[in-house]
Amino acid sequence: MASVDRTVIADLPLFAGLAPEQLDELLREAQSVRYPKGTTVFQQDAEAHSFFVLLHGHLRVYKLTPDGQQVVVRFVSAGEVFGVAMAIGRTTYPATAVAVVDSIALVWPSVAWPRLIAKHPTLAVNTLQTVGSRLQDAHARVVEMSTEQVERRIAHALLRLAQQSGRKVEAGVQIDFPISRQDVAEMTGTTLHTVSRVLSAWEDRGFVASGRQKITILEPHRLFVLAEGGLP
Amino acid sequence: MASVDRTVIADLPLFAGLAPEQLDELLREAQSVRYPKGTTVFQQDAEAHSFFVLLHGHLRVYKLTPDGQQVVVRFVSAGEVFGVAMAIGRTTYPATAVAVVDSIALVWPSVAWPRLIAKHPTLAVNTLQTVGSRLQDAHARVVEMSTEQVERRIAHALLRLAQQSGRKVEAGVQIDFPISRQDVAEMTGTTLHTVSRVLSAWEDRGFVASGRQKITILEPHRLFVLAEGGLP
DNA sequence: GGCTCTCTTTGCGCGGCAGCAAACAGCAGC
DNA sequence: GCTGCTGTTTGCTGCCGCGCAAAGAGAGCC
Repeated sequence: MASVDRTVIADLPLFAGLAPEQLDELLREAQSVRYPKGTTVFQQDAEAHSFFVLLHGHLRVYKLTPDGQQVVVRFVSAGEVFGVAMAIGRTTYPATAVAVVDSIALVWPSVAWPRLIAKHPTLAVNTLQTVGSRLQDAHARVVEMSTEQVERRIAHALLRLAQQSGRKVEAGVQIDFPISRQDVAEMTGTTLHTVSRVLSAWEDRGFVASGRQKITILEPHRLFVLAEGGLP
Repeated sequence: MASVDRTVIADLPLFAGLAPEQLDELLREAQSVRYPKGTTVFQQDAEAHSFFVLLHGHLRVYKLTPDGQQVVVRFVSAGEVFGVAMAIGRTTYPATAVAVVDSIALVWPSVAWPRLIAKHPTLAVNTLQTVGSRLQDAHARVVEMSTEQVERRIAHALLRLAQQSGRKVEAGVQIDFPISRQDVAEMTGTTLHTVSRVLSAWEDRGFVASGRQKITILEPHRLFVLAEGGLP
């Protein structure tokens, strides 16, 4: 297996404040693994044997309800830690992660975690920040679902996606991985039918351009106003 | 100010793995503060000057939306850490905390946090677990709000309240702080009217007994079946 | 005790959105 | 090119739960 250069991870928030030698030391324990599109990286309720840093690609993380419905927890972009079940006191993964495009991740065995944070407490501090910001995202989502109706929730979801995974193209900002109406529906607690209707309406108004598994935001500001409850 | 004995905090998860002398050292930097019923402990968007451990009482933590609606994030019970904004990389509080009964908390200045975790990395690790379990709660809530209808969400909310703040009484389990229909509505993303209707129906069926700012669960199992989607 | 304030209950009507159904359109594979 | 699959669009119907309104009931206070 090709060894990973430290410069690849040096700027990631997780490793902020660590010395080059410490990075090398951490990398020595990691494996770099390829996950072709469609592959499952880990499965909900399975033993949390590893934790990960995504080097390349995009993952879709979702929870499955007892009655078989899926809820998208988030999409993971390159540079993010994920699967840190052990760190938050779990022995199994709370969700399933699937590669939506060909992806590459660094993989550490979970059993190494206690030793790593004992040796590099900065890791725990950085992870705390990461988990904390995810907690805030989750709360923001709870607030949205409690108080906003569907159209505004969808607007918020798209803006968030654009912010973390947007790619600038001529016409606007495109979400740079394949995403279906069903995905957006599972992020916002609605149905693909409703998402389709809303996107069609926006397309007519020129806010977005969308196609099969593809969404481009043409008028981010208009969408923002709509998300905040204004009448654009 | 009366100094706090270490035995009061020795068994709290936050301080797990710390030696008695370390506890004393931490306590020396803390103040014990009383918050009479109705008092605001901290306010959303205010400078996060302190973090806290609740010694006695109950707090209601809520977020205010731009249009003035409240969403209850959680209720804090004795023994829990709260207001750890600084630890998760914020400079302001993301929500407001109000005492729903007379309460007492230990208060540390936020500026001490970096020094404290540098000296006691265990604190960061323990906080990570706490924040992690809150993240899971938040995600569970997102899943519920996405996939369940109101009655089941209310059932889940009550069961969760009973679990963390239930007091066993003759007839069943009572939520041991004053809680209104409005509160339950703001936890589940519905209206006090609907909560009232649902509770009335349950009362008729004998699942719960409720009065003014008071809810007692008589048939936890029945409620559980209902929450999980069965027909009790 | 009586007053007032806050919390709760209940009825009624409407609307947003889900659920169902069926047609349509990219895209891949042969 | 054709075929099949998966994702998308759109119409229609029904109903859950919100919004409004108004009455009822505890609890605190003087």
